[in-house]
Amino acid sequence: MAEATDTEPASGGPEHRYSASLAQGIETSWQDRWEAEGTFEAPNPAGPLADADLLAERGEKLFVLDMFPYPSGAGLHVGHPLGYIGTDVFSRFKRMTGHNVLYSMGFDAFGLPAEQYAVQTGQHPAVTTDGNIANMRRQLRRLGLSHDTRRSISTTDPDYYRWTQWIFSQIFNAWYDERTGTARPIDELVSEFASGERSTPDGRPWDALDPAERRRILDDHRLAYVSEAPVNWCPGLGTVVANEEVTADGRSDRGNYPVFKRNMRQWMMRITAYADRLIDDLDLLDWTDAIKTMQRNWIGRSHGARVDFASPAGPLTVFTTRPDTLFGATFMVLAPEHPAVETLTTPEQADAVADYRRAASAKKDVDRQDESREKTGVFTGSTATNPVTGDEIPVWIADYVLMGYGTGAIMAVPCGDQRDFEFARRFGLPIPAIQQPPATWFEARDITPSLDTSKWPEAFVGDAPYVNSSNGALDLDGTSSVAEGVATVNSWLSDNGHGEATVTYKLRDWLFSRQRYWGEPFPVVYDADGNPHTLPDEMLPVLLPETDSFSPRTFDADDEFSDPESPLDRLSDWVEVELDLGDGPQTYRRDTNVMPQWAGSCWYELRYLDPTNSNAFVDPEVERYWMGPRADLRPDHPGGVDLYVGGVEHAVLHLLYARFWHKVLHDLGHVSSLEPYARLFNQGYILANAFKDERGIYVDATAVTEVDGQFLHEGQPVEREWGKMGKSLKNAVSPDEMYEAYGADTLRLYEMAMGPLDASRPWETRDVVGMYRFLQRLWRTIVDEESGAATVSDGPADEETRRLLNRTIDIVRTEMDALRFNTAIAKLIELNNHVTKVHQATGSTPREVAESMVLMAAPLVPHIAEELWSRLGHDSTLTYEEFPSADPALLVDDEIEMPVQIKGKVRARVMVPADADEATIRQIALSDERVLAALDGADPESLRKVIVVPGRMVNLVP
RNA sequence: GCGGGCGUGGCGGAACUGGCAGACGCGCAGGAUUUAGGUUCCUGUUCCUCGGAGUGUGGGUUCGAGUCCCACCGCCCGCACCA
Repeated sequence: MAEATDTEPASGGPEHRYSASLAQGIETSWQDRWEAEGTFEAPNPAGPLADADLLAERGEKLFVLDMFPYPSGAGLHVGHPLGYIGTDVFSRFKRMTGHNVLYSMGFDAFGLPAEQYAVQTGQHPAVTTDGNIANMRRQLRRLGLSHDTRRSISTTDPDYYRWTQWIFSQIFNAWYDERTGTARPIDELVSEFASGERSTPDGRPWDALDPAERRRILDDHRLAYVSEAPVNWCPGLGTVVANEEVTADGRSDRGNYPVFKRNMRQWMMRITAYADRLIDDLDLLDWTDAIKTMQRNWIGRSHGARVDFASPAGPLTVFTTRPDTLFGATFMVLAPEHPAVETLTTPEQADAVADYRRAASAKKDVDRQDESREKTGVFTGSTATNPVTGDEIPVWIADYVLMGYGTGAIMAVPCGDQRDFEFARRFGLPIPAIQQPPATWFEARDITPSLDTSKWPEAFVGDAPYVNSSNGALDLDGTSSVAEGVATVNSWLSDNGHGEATVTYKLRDWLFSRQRYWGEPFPVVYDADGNPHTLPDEMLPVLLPETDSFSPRTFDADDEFSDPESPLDRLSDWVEVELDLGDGPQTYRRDTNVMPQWAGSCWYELRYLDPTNSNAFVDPEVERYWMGPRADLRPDHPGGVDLYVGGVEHAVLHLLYARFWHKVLHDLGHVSSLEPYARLFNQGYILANAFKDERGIYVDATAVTEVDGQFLHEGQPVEREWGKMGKSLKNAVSPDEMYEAYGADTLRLYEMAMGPLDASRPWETRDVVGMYRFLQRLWRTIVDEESGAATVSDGPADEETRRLLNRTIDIVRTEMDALRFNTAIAKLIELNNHVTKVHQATGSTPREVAESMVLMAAPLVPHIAEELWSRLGHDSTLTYEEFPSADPALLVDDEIEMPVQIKGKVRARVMVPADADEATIRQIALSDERVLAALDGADPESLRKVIVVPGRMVNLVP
């Protein structure tokens, strides 16, 4: 198995040396014992997993969660479990400091790879998936992860996706009430319409509407709705995909196929209703600013104003963040797709406009969004009225205005917006100045100050006094703050009926249907009129029907005008169904879409809490216990998982969708927590050298040798680069190789020691041996390599050892609690290096030292720690032993060494009493020979400056 | 272009609120054990003209800067004609 013979320790040596094979034996037998004893099972406060006594014994609750994996067929490489090892060490540490830790692992198993494999082989994806999950469970178990395996789920289990479908129904049967700022059941909307508390869109009484009209109104309010809208059609995948799954260059996240905008009838989720809360509640979360910023940018809230411009096609509404610049709006630009373009186009301009629109529609979004491109556009022939100046201004179309943002129309202020400036220059449109830029602005551009914009090299953006900005009723001239200008114009606009202050978002509703096979079926049927109905709860789950035709109709990846065809469409026996939904038996058609892969990951952490509950997706009491808000920690604590660890790649997909679902569930009263993940920690990636040959093809990294700084593969020079570990770069290292050569504890320790958990770091197989040697030394300080007997003594340790031990305990506790395992390990090694010397001198290790070392190492290297613990005479697992605490008396020394600096350079060290005051320290320092020598004759009594920082250092300035 | 982050020995990385730069590990050198290689153990290891210099570069604040401020260079990540 292990090819890396140069790193593999040879067999031989003393019988009881901590060798790879000894480690393997220890590891597997402890893994068996943990499983048999249910060591890591965490008790619930209620339901089938309840155990009141155990709950009382375990202490404060703590929910630690990994982003669950997709069970890939390739299995794990050593890069995958970095985060899992981190959460395991933390969970084990917390168990030893009095916490009831919920720690489990599930599988996000719906999705494309299993389906594509099924298409190729004809094997049902469920079979592939189950096999992959079993394999992954085995690999994770071999690492010694302390999961409560009773709580493990797969998103593909019918018992799981039954509740995914149930949550969908909840969302479908809910609407967002702007007045309360929450989702509410749709029945309450009906009551409000019926009672007249809320008026219908056209003001007619609810009773006066026919059933179809009522339905339409309700459907328009639902949080999950079917809509005909421009969506991302990906012929290469045969399905539509969400905005979040389209890359910046207009291709699919998965498979990298072209994506086209097409109008299609699809399921959408009204995530935009939650835009404000999704932004504002980020303030409640203990997440990195980087991730919060990404979410804020994705939601893209901008404050501004809606302004109406009168035109022959009726009022043209624009969105602007700078209503204060309205006096400088000298033309308008509409997106080529804007519905008013048809009406506005005059006969003379008809051909030019038609040509331009055709050219624009042929372009992909990517090309349209290339900023460096010269501005293009066409005049429609019509004008609109600037509401503050009363001027007639020309209306153009141009592809730099996007139909998908704001209103698809802009007012152009060429003096204050760079794009408008370029457009006006290109087409000879007027550029009146409406602000007086400061002198420094002109100086920086090396021109003389002037309001003649033909001299300006670019638009001016910022605070500056307004000019030419009054119309009698509205006067900005003299004002010089943008904020003030905006406020003044906004109130004028609403007072005069020309617009109002408003907020716009980049976030679009979430496209929720996919035309694939391997996903959750929608719990939806359509009646004879084509109206969707969710199935009653007792009809769930809607099982994914059996078939041997898993593939959607596939198309040429560039065939924009193909149409999606779901595999479920073909199953006519399944699609047509006779049901009684309350109006007597009728024939319905099932929805043949499936949900996107993100659906199952929107709520999986909740199912870990109560995995076998068949009455509810989670018992509210159990949810409150594990995830309820912790006002005791912080008044505004939102609740949720205490620690969530995963990669940064889910910053806007999974993490945004899951927050949205969780908030809906909260609003509908199903969960007490406001947010799913209170604290998020992004672990880094393990990188590895990858090597390319002269043809640019990756070669097997294990077959590359380094000779004098040159990298060779089969004698040929190859080029080195860094990359994420994986199959595609041919640089994956399997954990099995590491078990074979060193064992799981060494692998765990190496991954934790190689750097801080949140940093990406390069894998170096040759470095692993350092941690192996440490474990051998640790073993040797407690176990005799010849006899296997423990070599501990019961007398007290010497003073120096006890002080070092207690200092180490103090630091290791702090570091582990802060997830800084790399520095905790360094301290343990230092301690062990010292204890090794004691052992060599006396032939034994004092028991108090040995036991503390084993307990401190246990979270990191649980197998060897358990084995040593048992050899120290303990019968039961150390999982719930108390983590060592430092004796404060041993943390302070009587005398400490202090550096003495002369002009900031360390010249000497002196010993001073730990509690010495400044004067004493000064006196000691200034009487030290080496200090006097270093002062080089300067009079110690007439130094220019003497700085004494007690406990730190002394600095002398002659 | 905008936003965020990061630059420390041959390598991975330590250094808490400014206070002994280079903890710990790898590698390397020397030694012990071994027939030998490997393993294991011990000692040393920032650099150089041995007195200094040194945390990407150049300035600044300070008694004192890897840490704070300014400018620049380089790398990484996210967003990108967002009105």
